[in-house]
Amino acid sequence: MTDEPTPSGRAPRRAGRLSRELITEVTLEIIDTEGVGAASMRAIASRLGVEAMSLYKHFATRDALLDAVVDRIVDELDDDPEVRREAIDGWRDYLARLARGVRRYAIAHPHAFPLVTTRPADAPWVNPPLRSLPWIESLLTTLSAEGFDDDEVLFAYRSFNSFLLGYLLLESGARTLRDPQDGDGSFAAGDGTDPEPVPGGLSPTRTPAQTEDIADAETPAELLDPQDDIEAADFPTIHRLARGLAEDHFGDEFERAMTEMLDGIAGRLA
Amino acid sequence: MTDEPTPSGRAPRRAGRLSRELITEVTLEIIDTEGVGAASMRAIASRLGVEAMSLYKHFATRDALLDAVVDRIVDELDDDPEVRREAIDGWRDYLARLARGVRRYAIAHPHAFPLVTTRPADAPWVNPPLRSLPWIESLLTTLSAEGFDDDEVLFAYRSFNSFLLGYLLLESGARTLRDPQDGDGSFAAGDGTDPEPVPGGLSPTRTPAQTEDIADAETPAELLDPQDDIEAADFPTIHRLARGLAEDHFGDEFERAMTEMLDGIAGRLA
DNA sequence: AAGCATGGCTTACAACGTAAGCCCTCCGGC
DNA sequence: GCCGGAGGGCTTACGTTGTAAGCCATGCTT
Repeated sequence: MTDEPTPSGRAPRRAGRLSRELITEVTLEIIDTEGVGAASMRAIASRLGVEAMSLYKHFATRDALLDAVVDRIVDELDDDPEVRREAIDGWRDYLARLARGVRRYAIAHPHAFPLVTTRPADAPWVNPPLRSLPWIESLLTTLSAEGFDDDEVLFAYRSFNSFLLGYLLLESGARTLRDPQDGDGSFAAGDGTDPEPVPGGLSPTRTPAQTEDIADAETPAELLDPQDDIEAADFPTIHRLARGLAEDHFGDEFERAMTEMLDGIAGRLA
Repeated sequence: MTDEPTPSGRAPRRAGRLSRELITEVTLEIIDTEGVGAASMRAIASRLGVEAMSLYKHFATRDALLDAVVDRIVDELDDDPEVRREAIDGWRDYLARLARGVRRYAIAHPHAFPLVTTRPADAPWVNPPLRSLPWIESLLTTLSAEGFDDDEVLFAYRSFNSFLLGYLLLESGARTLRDPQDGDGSFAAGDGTDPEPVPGGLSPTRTPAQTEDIADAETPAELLDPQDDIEAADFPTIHRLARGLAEDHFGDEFERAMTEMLDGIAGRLA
């Protein structure tokens, strides 16, 4: 009865009483390291040294817990020192800082990010990847205060959302290639509290790989495939460009694409 | 012949023998009408007048089936008369037609689209929302043939993907506001064939904790959204712009944003 | 001290994905 | 014609999941 399986070798950490915050935190840890599928109520509870049903004293349902995890992630913006709540240096600076903040949490939690992007919203104006009423309000009022009229605000909001959503989903997807299990120990600091430096705009020269900016390595063409031949025969252009397709210039590209997005907004103001 | 309970009122349609295509088709139907969560092996089988285990003679696992559904959706491009496989009228026309084709299937299957965007890829160059080697090959070779050098091809491919991904996920998300959703079970038995009423109110669960101190029972006008006041007080700008935020100009905006994306690519060619 | 809310635990259940194996039907080779 | 094998369905069963219901100890309030 007291065998305490700790099935996968994880030591349960019971830190005093349970709380929504603790549960949310541990759930996020599991998702980060083993994927959302691994975050079952029993697994979460056992990690907390507790029975599954105890979680229901704090969350009505698993979905509610996952929603809390999403909120927890988005709230990393609150502690992000680079993000400003108002435009103290113009709207471009404000949006750029906000966008980089969003990117930071997307990259910090690549397994959880799809949750942020696909969870159904409560209202039509709660859109990923921001998803938090306070931040949406902040964005809208800030742009308003910067002289945008209502249409311009809406346009900017939509551009901002769709740019980040597409770019970051692609990027985080590239960091979670087909690997339901684990084994991937290459997670650099998954705890989410890492204040990684922001990618500066670096040289546009194509360096051989490793122009890395944040976390994670492992891009070079070391992945040899049994199906390489099939691919070479049927999809010659893919094959020819394979190296370039696998490379990630996500860091540089982000800054460039964001600039373009901001230009688009600026163009609309005229 | 057994009594055929048809538990939820759906008539099983047994059209001769089972086949991968038939199973895939029916699965997609279920996802379209009731969400991915409702597409359990048993539900799919029962819709086909068959036992769940029979499906495993055609698909190794449920995930494999879902992959097939994704392929099936993407393959709608093949039958799309507006989409061309080569650039017969310039690369802009080619990309625009392809993009509209993608949008068409995204909108046709809003419940399934998150699957397309989120499912982990087999290789780094298999990216949503295209996800099919033949079509990726088509895009790359076509641009190549149009005079793009390798870097330009890669840039265009990435722009194309991230634009479509972001825009369409936002759009399809707006069309699936809170109903049964992904991954897990607990499907509501009562919900049937009806085409998503979607009230458009705010969340009933965003309050901290399940305090029932608002003892209600006598609340008049239940039809009014109780959170409207909170929203107006705490998020005035959201409240002020609510109508505009809820509106969809997705149709027009898509064409405009796509033009901008294509301009971005064109600008890179100089 | 008495009461009661809070937050754990135990038990139980229906639904899930799927492993294993049975059996009937069809089909091609004698 | 017969026969053997394979393919495609069915049955049964197992382990895991989310969660409903209820029990009981703790500790705060009165």
